[in-house]
Amino acid sequence: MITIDYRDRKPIYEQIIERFQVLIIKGVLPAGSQMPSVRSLAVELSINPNTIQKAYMLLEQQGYIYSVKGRGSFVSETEGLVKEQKMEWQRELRDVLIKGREFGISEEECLETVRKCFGGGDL
Amino acid sequence: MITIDYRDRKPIYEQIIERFQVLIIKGVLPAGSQMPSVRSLAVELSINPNTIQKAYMLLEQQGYIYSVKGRGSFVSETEGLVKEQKMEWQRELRDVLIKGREFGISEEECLETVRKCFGGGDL
Amino acid sequence: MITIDYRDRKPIYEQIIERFQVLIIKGVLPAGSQMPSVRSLAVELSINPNTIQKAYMLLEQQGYIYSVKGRGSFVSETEGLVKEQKMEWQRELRDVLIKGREFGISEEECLETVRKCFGGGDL
Amino acid sequence: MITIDYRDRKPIYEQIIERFQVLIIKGVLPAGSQMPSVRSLAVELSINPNTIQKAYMLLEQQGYIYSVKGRGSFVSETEGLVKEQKMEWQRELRDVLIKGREFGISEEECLETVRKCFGGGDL
DNA sequence: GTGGTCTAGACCACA
DNA sequence: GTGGTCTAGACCACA
Repeated sequence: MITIDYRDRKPIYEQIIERFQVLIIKGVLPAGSQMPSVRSLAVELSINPNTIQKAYMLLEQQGYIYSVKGRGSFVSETEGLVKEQKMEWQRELRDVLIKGREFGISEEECLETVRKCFGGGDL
Repeated sequence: MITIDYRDRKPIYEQIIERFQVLIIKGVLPAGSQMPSVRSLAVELSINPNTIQKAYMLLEQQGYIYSVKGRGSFVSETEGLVKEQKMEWQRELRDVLIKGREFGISEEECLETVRKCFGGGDL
Repeated sequence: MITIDYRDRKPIYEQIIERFQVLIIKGVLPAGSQMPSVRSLAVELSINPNTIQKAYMLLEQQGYIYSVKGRGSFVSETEGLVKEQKMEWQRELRDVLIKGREFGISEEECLETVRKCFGGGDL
Repeated sequence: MITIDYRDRKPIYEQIIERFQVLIIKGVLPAGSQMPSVRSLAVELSINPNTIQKAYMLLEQQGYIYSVKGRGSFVSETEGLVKEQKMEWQRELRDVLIKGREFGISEEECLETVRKCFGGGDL
């Protein structure tokens, strides 16, 4: 269900968060459905449970999931979340664009990259 | 000439690298010109010389500058570098776009952000 | 596993890099295997951790290893690297040969040295 | 007469030494001929006179030149020197070859490089 | 425990 | 003065 890239410089817990964010927003994990337990996921990914714990804690803080003592973690309603998520992503995109502009990259080049990225089916 | 943002989560040495990359690629620091000495920059920024040293070492490895013992550090020819730099940046942009696409952001929204970012004069 | 020669004029961190390059290319440290931790190696060699850190950072940049925060450093796949390494070494050899030629050393003398060096079992 | 490569990582004084060694051994500067004065060479190369001074001092120690107070520096007889120089160079070559062997380079590859280097006319 | 960043400060070779 | 190496030691994020 989830994979981790150890060569990626992003910390593991962040990778986990991102994967679940996508799964939840895309609806693969619908509201109300149960998240894999911390322990089972830790075993499955051969990862320290603390790391999963941390990812779940942050996902809960961000409103993606909620946990019920003794029962596990569940996916929340995500209506409002999508907007917020989009805004944060916009900020990220803007930062990259600004950096590119400083390097002398033209608007047209950026537009082209966007088109290629979306037109290309996948990746 | 260079400023550091302590609230930025990026490490200091990376900020220094980025600032100089921009200055060099933009031609503010032309090929052959002398870089501020490790020590003087350290004093100016109130930063430990080791940190500057690290930044310079990495800039040298990346081909932006070269250092001559006892003389100082100097800006290299950057013809080939700009292309390489652009490519790396393209990769960065692509990664962000892919992530956005996964979150369900539309091509049009991305194009719009690009236009705003460039049209907006500055930032 | 690794030894340092303090009489060698090469800096310590370079010696460490070279030792590991050999171990990795020879396959003594296969891809995926864990490197000794920065701290443990520092203790073992009675060297400051910063020095090991520097060696590891450069080995990572060269593609020999990759580091995962909180987990450790691991040996990378080195298929492409060997070729590159060979080429750099060829350049080094060529430089020495050219210098010799300028000093009036004959081709036959060089060939002889090569044969002696390889025929001689070790060293 | 002499050029310096600032991008070369070898220190300037060493470059100067090597250049003169070649000129002297090749006979371009025959025994008894006068070396350029420290000052004039310093001006010509836009280099600190101390650096030339150091190079000359070492060349004198190695027996390539001798200085006469108030008159300047002159090229020595170099009969015996060539042998010594060759031996040092042999050591250098041997070190490179050993390193190559550790990287898994074969005897045949080395022989080939030697042949190419000498057969190729120049460089 | 792991790697990564940073400071303070010493010492060296080189120009 | 210049860059480069190294130590000692603190502190952080991450697993």
